[in-house]
Amino acid sequence: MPAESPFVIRDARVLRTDFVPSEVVHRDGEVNHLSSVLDPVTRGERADTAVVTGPSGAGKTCLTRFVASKLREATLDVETVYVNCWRNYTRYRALYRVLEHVGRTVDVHRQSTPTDELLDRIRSVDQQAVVVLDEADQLEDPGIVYDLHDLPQYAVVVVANREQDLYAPDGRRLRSRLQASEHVRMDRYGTDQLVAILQARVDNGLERDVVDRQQLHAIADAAAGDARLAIGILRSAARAAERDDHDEITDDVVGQAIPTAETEIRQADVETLTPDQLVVFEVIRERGPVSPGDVYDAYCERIDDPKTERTVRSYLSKMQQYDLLVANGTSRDRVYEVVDDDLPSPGV
DNA sequence: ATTCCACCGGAATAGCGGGATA
DNA sequence: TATCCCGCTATTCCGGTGGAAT
Repeated sequence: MPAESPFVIRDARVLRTDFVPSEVVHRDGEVNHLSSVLDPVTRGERADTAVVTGPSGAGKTCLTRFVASKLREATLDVETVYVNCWRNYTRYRALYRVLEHVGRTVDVHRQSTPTDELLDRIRSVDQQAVVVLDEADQLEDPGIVYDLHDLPQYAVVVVANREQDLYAPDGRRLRSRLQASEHVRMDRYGTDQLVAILQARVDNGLERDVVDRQQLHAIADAAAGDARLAIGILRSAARAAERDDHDEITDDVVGQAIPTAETEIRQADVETLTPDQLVVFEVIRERGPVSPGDVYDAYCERIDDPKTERTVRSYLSKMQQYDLLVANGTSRDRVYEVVDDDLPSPGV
């Protein structure tokens, strides 16, 4: 051990969760499946819409990014457009993102150009493109899926956690369209697979011998099949070790990194809340399981110019979608609770 | 079994902000 | 500069749902 190097991290990019590795571990079947669906694009032909589903951290985004980049290597004049529908949940914003990446004229300006005109311009683009609609279940209006599906120059990849969320609640039209398309289903990673994924990141991103196999196993265990969380834990641990001037990651550091990574991921979501929404969230965090009426009363006491009850109800359902809150009970017995973030419970 | 009522969420509407247009 | 336009948020109205009280 030449303990002279004060650094733990060699290449920080590799530890980012959105990093796309040059080889996707343990997903050969899915890679081949999605590749074959998009294959017509390489011949300039129209490709069918593909649907990718699976729980968070199963590698959906990684898979689609990987396949898209391979496609781009093989076929130079294919554009890849990645739309995060969680951030761009209205039809207008999602379309705007598409045009932003595909349109050669950048004279599109926010707000003033109507949705119809965006569509017209997208329609008139002759460039072939693969459009990835990630987190598509967050779209308030799934219409954009067939907006693009109907246009021959676009190959659409719809990514979502659960298949059923794509159709709900009234999406019969969407259902008939999507049921005919190719469906790639992904499952949680096993612990051994997660260890392999972590090992690949370690080999490329960390200095030698800073973390051992058994520690990777502990991280994989804590992540419970979620690769995004596993990599987040590894990153937190590496950063903590570097901050404290260690030249290796201790078991202690790993143990502390687990809750840190979990709250970091959630914290990013909390920071997107408006001040009003944040007050609602704090009320629920402090009072534990609490009825909607009590939430609203407490919210009104804390804020000068409170919003309407109906508006707060919208906040509540929005925060549930973001996995910040859970609701128990259906009617008068309903209570809200923050998703527990600091209790060390790998099971449940 | 029936009634009550806290709660849910869809639909229509108004006001705001800021970019475009005249 | 004043005015129009459009998406977005918040508000208003309201029908529906299902535990809880009677």
